[in-house]
Amino acid sequence: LMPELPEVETTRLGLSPHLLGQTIRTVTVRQRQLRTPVPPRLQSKLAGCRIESLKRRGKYLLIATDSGTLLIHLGMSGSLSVVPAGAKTSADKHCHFDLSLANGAVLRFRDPRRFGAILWTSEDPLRMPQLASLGPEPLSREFTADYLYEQAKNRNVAVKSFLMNARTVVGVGNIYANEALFRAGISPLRAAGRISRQRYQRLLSALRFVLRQAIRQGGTTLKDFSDAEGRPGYFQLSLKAYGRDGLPCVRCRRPITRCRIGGRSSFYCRSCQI
DNA sequence: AGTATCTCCTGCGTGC
DNA sequence: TGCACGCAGGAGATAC
Repeated sequence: LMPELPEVETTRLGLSPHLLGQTIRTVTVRQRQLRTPVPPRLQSKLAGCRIESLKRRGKYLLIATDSGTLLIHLGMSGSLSVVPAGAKTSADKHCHFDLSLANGAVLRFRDPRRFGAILWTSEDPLRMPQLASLGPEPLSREFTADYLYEQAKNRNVAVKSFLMNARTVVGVGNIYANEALFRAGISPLRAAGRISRQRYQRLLSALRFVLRQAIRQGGTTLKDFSDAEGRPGYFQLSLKAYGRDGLPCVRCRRPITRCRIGGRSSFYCRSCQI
């Protein structure tokens, strides 16, 4: 499980019917040491609160209550599941955090690699430093080819790093950056500032396509959402670039190349992506 | 200021 | 069989 935007959105959609309108009874923290320490005294802040909405900003899940907002980031190995009332709750050593609801169900956070984060604010969550400087949502109207082109002006950084930078646009991790660039026919190594407006339009469309496709396919796992064995959506994705080094390009049959950009493995076709 | 690199963490695959 | 090692990754911190 590598939660990028589609996985977080799938999680949000799956959790919503279980959480909306519910009252929080207790908070259990088994492991404080996540990416940042879990805030102290969450029990006193959350007990008795009613969950009013479940939103997403980038890869952050926002659980808004009547007295503040709990933010959860899944890192790269995090997952949230609902343990139904009365079910045997077998929390293993990676289950770091539980929210017990008044109806007996439990929202459980599990994260083996502990890159995830749990934050709390009683203020406007969008003003938190983690959210305040984020770029636009890739599926929103503010995210346009003109915006991308203007942001990229005079930038010498590789377009793949530019695309994965959350100040440019949120929610694009390594998998979808590789896939979108393949679909757009743009080399991940190309300098961001050396791409035409027209080709940014192509990249934007490609990115939206792969994200929408992933959200749609992630949705098929919703039925089993309370099952801890639920498969992440991208398992069903037909990846055309990511992880395919040495394998034939689906378009021209020449082998996919692997290289390292900004410390991340990158996969592309040297013939189709220029 | 923009860019590159390091860091946190654990599980898994590989090689000896 | 075991052990060392590299790698995976988001995003904040740090260095250049």
